[in-house]
Amino acid sequence: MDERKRKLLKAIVKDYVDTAEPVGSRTIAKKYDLGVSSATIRNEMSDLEDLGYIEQPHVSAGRIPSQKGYRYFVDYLMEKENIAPGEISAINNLFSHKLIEIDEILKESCRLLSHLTNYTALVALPHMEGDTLNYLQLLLVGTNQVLVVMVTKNGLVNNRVFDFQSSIGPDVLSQWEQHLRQKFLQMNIATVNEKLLEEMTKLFAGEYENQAAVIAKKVQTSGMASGADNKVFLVGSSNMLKQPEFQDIDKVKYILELLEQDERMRHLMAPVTEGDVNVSIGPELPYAEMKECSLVTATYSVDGKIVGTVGVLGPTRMAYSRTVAMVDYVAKQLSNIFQIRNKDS
Amino acid sequence: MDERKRKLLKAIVKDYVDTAEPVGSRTIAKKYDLGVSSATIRNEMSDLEDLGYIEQPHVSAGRIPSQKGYRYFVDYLMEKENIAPGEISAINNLFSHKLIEIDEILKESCRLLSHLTNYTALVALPHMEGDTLNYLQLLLVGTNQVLVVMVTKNGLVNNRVFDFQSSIGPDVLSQWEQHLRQKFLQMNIATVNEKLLEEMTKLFAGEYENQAAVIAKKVQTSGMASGADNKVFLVGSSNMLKQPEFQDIDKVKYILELLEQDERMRHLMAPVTEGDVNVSIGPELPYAEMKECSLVTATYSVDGKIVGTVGVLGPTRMAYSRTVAMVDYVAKQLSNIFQIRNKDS
DNA sequence: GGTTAGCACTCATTAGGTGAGAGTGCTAAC
DNA sequence: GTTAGCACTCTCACCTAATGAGTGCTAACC
Repeated sequence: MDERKRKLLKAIVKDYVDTAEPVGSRTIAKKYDLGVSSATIRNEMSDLEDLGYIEQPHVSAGRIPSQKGYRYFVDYLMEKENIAPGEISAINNLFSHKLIEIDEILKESCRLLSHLTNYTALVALPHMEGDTLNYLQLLLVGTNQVLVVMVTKNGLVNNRVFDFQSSIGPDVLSQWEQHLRQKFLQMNIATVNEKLLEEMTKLFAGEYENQAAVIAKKVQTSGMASGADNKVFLVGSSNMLKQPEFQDIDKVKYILELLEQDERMRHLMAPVTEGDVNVSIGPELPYAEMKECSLVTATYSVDGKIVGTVGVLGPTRMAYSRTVAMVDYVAKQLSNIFQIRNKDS
Repeated sequence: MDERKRKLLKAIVKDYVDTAEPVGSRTIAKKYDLGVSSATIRNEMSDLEDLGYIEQPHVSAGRIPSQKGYRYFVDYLMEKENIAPGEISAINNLFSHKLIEIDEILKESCRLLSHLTNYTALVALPHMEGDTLNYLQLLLVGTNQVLVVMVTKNGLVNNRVFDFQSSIGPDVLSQWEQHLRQKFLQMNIATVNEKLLEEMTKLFAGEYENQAAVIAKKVQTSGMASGADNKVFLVGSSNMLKQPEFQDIDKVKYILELLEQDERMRHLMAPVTEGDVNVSIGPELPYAEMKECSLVTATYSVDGKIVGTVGVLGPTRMAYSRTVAMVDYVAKQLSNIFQIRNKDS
């Protein structure tokens, strides 16, 4: 790969991203100033094809970048794009309302990303690994409902109601509370999730024994302290339909079906490289249905510990430079916000 | 509309729903036992067309039901369909886990409805009108974060964190708490939402005055006691793409875009007729993009008061009978569940 | 008078055929 | 090494004809 080939590949990617049409040698010669004729470009293109960076849909069409071509572009050729001032302020504006809920912030970030990029945006809620239980309180609501309120060090609030068939006295309640606090405060959330079940079963033995199993089940199915965890917000899936490569209903149908499966989205958004922006191109994604999609993700963190992911999903023919810049900026701002929140408390 | 015309219209609707193809006179004569020849059916069809119940896409195609035709079918011709035992038990099975969260129950209902009908399912969370604030507690989390926990009579839990810039003493807190309880306990939720802002502004005047504005804003944007309110769950929008009438990307694009707009979905799912199932056909829906869709909704309630909506959105060529049965059954089961919950406490 | 068979007519859909255009690869000259 | 020229390939858009589904009308039938 000499310099001219790199310039050519860059031009091909740029043009294809812009036009969604296979790009021919004459187009390159006219639109991009490589200082050579279309014939030379044809020769170079032929080489690039041999090397696997570009391919031809059919013999009389122009070339389009292959997965390898996009990869090379993203890794070596792409220039950092500046976000327009207007867009910067749109993002900052969103984050200036310090007081809205975490959920709301994330959902709004998602909406914004989708809107700015015209692709589909995803946000995975913070993983709670590394977060600790900071606050636990049992409240008696009515005569036989117990409300458990938990707050983690990073400020995630979670609550759950337990219905009992018999009424519960305040003394029993505070006894339980004390016990649970002693056991679980300052403990890592993951460990809490793991051990809480066992502990509650023990706790409710005796007078409330018949309740234990039911409550155990509830804890098990929803993860006592998880709550905000393992959700994925998704905004703008209809943007997929706007892409010229997805005008075929069948193609897009499988993608949209995939997007509706929470489990898979969670997997897709599992944090990869911390700190930096990650780009997965077409076949690099774990689902065959998405072989014509690319995903740009970045993780956000609090104190370098609790980690969530924001991402943008679009066609492989994606405006990588712009998208990376957006995702990066939003992730950084999210980290900032959560940093600030943390310092406040 | 004599009996024969009614039978004919019914046959046309049934056949068109099954095949998605315009239905001709010969098809009817062969497949449905009306006891007359295709020529007679042609004459009758011509009458039905003059009456506006059916229409012809083009001169050499069969007939399809018009909006008026579907309307007549739904109002007068449709027979109550029985749900298959296997499906009944699938639904009941979902509702047998009494203890899972309200949100979870609703989301699962949505998923199930979508799965059973192969259309798009929607669930609007309970409106809280008629519900009252039953429990309010302020908890000090950290030194300058206040957690407000509210529980309504119907068991909806809501909490919100407020960050203060200066630390708050327990005495101030309990003073606030007492004040808020006095003012708002037993009050209708709608009224709470209305007056809480004003009250808190008053409350925080003085020492915490500079906080008041920020908190006011937060209360205003998200509705202090709303929380679960005004959300709409939506499952299976990709099912739209499976319908033969929505193979045109442009048609379906506008529908999917509409589905992504929370505000409009809320409007769509605003409870109409309480108790019974409501069917809106094509142009009867408030959005032009949905003129080829139909929506079947039913409300669910607790003590005949707090009301949410479940619904199924599909093409106008929808299996109305089956869909109505499903939506009705799920709504009734939801009401049951919430009834039980309520009696428990 | 309602019902039916027969038939001419309409129009969407499909298949096959043609020409234009885009783009390449190769060759030969620069 | 670069470029102009040209034959070649293949898609796409357009046209045409054939097919067939379905109707509306007419005249005969019960």
